[in-house]
Amino acid sequence: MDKRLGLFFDTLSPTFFHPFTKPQLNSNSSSFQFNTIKKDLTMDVHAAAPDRILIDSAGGDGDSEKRVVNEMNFFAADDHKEKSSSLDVKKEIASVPDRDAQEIKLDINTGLNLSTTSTSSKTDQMAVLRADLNKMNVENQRLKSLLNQANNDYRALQMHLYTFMQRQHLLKAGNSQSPEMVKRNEGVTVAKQFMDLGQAEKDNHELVQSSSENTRSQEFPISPENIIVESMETPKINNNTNEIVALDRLDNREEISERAHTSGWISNKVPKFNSSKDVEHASETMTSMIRKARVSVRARSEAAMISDGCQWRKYGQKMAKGNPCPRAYYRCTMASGCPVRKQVQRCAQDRTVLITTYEGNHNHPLPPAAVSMASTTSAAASMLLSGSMPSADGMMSSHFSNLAKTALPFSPSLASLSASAPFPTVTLDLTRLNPNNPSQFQRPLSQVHAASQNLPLNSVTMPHVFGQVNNESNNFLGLLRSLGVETPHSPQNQMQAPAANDTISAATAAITSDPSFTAALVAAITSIIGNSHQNQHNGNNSTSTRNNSDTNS
DNA sequence: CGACTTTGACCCGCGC
DNA sequence: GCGCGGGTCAAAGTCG
Repeated sequence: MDKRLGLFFDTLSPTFFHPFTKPQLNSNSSSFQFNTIKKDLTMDVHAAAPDRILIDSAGGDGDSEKRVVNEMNFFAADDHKEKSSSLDVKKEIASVPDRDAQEIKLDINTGLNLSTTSTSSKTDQMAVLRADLNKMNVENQRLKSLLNQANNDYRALQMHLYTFMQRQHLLKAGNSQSPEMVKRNEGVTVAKQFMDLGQAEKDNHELVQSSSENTRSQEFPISPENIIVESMETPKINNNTNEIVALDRLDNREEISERAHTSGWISNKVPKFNSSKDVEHASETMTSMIRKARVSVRARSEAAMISDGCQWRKYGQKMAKGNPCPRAYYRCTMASGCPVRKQVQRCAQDRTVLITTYEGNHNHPLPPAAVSMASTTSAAASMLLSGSMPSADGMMSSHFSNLAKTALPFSPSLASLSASAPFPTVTLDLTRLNPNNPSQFQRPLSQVHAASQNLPLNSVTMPHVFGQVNNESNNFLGLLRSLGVETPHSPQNQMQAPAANDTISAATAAITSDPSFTAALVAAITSIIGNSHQNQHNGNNSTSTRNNSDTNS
């Protein structure tokens, strides 16, 4: 039985473009089909009429239970009807799954046909029409809530599915880890899968492999359940002014859409979806943007390049406008055809800051040392996808920026989205990890290195570090403390100003509420600190040397 | 000799 | 159409 409902909201739900497969509403609302959107969602886009839901049916031929829900569309009348100034509204009102089947067919003359001889019944007809409109609105609201419910159930199912898959992988691999480690691995892998579904299968295997080699990757304080939920949320941003608008609920769409249009957020270049072909094209564009999503990491380093565990080959260097320092272009050479590129450039304002911009996903297994940074880019890209995919109304959402601004209201953002970049870009500013100094907020990450290096040797090992984080229930402050960063509640810093305490609390709440962000941040810090720690052992890293001197001073 | 870097040329998109 | 800027290519040079 193939009873599918394709849904289209006037203001397309950003989740509509979610890369993950979405549930298809069945007549039995408790069941789902895990099919791709492209394949199964029937999309029909018309000129906008506010607060309208168009629901087309597909399949179910000859099925007596077939329910057809069509839009009452005043704007799709063909030319002939328009010329006659009349609109014949043909409706088939759908029944919904939990309701008695009922099919109503009405032929309604809107009364706008001036050639008609009857004028006395116009007001009655209008009243009937209005009543029908109200019914349709109520029905639309019901369907909206049904869809939301379906999405929620879908997320839960998705979570269970991936947990199950990971369990199978671990069993197959004959993993000899302890049950606790296995459980942690599940969390990591599920999280990673949701960060980069395109690599899900590969990453599964890869993580299972690397977990035995690299215990560091087992300890990400990520709650995969949270990742799923959060990644579906769809805040919005004013792309031109960086104005943040919380838009986590579908109910806000009309308001936001209206606001966007009236305030000029929406570029004229935003494509209008006039046909399913356009929507398909838009989908391809989205895919392209997914591929082009970038993650920029700012970190203090005197080295020419951050060591991220991957093998890179320089293929170009250019002088970029507005920066006296050249920009170097690298591509990953760990596998032929790996699409990952990175750009390395020093910050024009502060040349001790190295800006590394990653683009793309690796198409090959990564060495343990490279997993963290790769996870960072995947996670950040995932955030872009889940939170900032341009919706049909052309707005860029910014859960990320919202989070960052909430977290660090008095300082430049720890993380931000670039509104001007040609491609969606997340910037992780790891040079500003000092919650102890609100006025400057400039404590460089190098001090994080240094602090971690001052810990007893056995405390610096990453499993221990992240074990602490886990014990603090995915607490960002816990992470910072474990990395040696002074925090308001840390023993070495009891003199924190109350205002700063509040801010840090807000930051903690905001950051911990977004596990994707936490994942990205943790991975980035992990990577850099991991490298720092490695360099410390090697004793040949200028950054480490400098960091130590920083600490001593 | 192979891998990597350097660097000028080229391509392409965008704005005027 | 033209210029500009970002990104990539590829030949030549360098290094181990």
